Amino acid sequence: MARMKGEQTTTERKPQRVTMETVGKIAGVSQVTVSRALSDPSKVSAKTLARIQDAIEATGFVPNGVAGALASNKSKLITALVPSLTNIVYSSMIQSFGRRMRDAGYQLLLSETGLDPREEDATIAAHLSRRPDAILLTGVHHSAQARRMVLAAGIPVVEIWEYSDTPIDMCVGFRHADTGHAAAEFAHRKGYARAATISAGDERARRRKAAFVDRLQALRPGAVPQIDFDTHATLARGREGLSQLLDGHGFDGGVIFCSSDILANGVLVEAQARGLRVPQDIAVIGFGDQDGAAHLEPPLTTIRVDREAFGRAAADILLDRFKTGEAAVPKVDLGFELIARGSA
Amino acid sequence: MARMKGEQTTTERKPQRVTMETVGKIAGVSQVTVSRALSDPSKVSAKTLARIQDAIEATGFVPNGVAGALASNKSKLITALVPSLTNIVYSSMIQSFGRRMRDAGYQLLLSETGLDPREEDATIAAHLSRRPDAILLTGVHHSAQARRMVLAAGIPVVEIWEYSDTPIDMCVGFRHADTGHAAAEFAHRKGYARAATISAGDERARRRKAAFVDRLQALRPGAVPQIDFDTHATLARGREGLSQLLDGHGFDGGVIFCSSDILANGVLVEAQARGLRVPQDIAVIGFGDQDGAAHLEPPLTTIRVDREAFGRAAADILLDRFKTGEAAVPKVDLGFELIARGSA
DNA sequence: CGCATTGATGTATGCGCATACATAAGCGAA
DNA sequence: TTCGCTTATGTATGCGCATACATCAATGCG
Repeated sequence: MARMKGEQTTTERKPQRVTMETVGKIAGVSQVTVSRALSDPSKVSAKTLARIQDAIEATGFVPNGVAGALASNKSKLITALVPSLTNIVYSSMIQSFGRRMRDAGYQLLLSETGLDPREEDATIAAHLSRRPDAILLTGVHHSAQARRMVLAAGIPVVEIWEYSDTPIDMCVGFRHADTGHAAAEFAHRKGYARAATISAGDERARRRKAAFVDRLQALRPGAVPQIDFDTHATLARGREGLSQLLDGHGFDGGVIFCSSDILANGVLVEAQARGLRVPQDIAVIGFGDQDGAAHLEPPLTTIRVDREAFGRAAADILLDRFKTGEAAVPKVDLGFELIARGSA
Repeated sequence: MARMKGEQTTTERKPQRVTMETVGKIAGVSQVTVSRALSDPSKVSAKTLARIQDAIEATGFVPNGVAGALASNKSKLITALVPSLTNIVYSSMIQSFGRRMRDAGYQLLLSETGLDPREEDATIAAHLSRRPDAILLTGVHHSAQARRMVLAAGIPVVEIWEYSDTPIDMCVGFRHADTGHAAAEFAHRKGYARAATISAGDERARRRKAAFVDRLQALRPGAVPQIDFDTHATLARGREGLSQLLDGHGFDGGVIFCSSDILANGVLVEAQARGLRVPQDIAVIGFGDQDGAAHLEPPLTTIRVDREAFGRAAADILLDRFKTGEAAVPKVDLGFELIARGSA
């Protein structure tokens, strides 16, 4: 337990951060050698390597990634912007994306942008200030300012959850409007006389809905009452949506296209509470095929999107870009599937 | 020797990155004035400020936060480790935490640790290498190595989702064992003759369950069959759990304590599929009071925890620590509430 | 045996910014 | 007028690391 001589008996000590310099001093080598030992051990002799590792162990040294990033201009950081952390749609994409990126040595800086697209620009700027190696954006509708910023950053950009023929850089998604069309055609085939929609306050949900309405009205005449919330979807909103349709819009039965399974679930609950039969009185089409949708009473007819696959695909094209410097498959349309179950 | 600067050949070079130096040159000031203009505009004359802002606008300059963090030893970065991004329990805590921190100018580096506690250490090290201003950990059980690392980093540590009298630094949570006790006492008061448990593969779920079993057996004799999954909870697992209980464990009715509402939901579904009455044949107690729990058929009796409040409280004690240098309220027990509804 | 080659390590440098300190100019009171 | 104080700005420095380059010894080959 011998300590430095001449030390004051007081416990005052300076911060004395452990750096590669410190480690090197203990191991009897220079800072560079420590750096090499960590980044490419084969460049250091076995004997030296062992001493360095001992010193690291003894000091509990953790490399300063900030300094490393500044020096090398590589951060091993990916930043991602999602509308909501609690919405399973986004969190499951991020989960699979994050896992794959982590396995490749990257970390994820995550921010919520909420429903207001205008919030996005400031968040993008804040993210870019961290000098990430890439940025992941949700959706393909971004302000001119946002596009300019990410382009100027000169890093790969992946837009996820929505397909576009003209992405900023790369994209992985599906065509939201097509889901509305598919739902409308399904509803028409099934012969529902009346239709309505319930949507949460998100821009893509609105587009799915609009596509549903358009297509349906192209197939047959008739108004389509629409309930649009400007908040996130909850079960309570779904109940409320059906109530408004029934009580306020003169909707007396037919098919309802919901912008998410949660809303659809709420519709089911409200229908049951009112003694309405599903699908005879009220038919319901959801969106997302979330956990449990198949186990609702009746099982929910919905649009399935393989969210995990989106995350994986996004990670794959990104890693490929890192490796080759070229995007082999910059635009990926992973499609969707309408799952017909009991509710419609 | 020192003559590296001799080569000023053709000025045509790589895409010159925009730095404060660049901005300053355009605005006719030095780098430091640009820095001041951004961090404290009042220290710069109005005229100069305007020119700097014009230059920033013109160049699309985004400050390099990496360099700033290295120079100032402040990153405005908080790192957080959660078991799962898709579990609403964690994501809703992180959401409220992240929002409050963001309003205070901080960003969130998020990682999933999964169910295996051993994965945590490596992730913590990776996070600390980013030199965050604080670190948020889920739960209070961490390896000695993990404790050593975060302590050595010398930054505030908040443990969330679980209360401890001896946290690493600060904590915000509740006593998981107490929820098991409360459920057991509730079940006993209600007079259920038999009891069983279904748990997902997470350590805290196991402790809640163990506490339930212990307390129940202290109140009255009798075995308590236990189904333990080593995976995350899903509705399907809940169904499977009830099936196993019924078919494999000779459980022929009574109350079931589930480690999450999702599992409880699955039990409800399976019971319905089998024509079992709830709560007469099978009674169910969930955990979490998740969205929709009150709307299940029958409404779910469950344990409610205010997850958003945890996130907010964590942010508050952290921000307070930043401001004062002292933790005013380092240990916060936010408790829980047993909500008796129709399922038990 | 000479010289090129390889392996192991060190020295010098700067990434872009924040910070401490220095300087210059303007202004009012004694 | 002189001094001191304030305001506005500049200069110097280093955060901790990665990188280019330099050094030096050991080795190989003809």
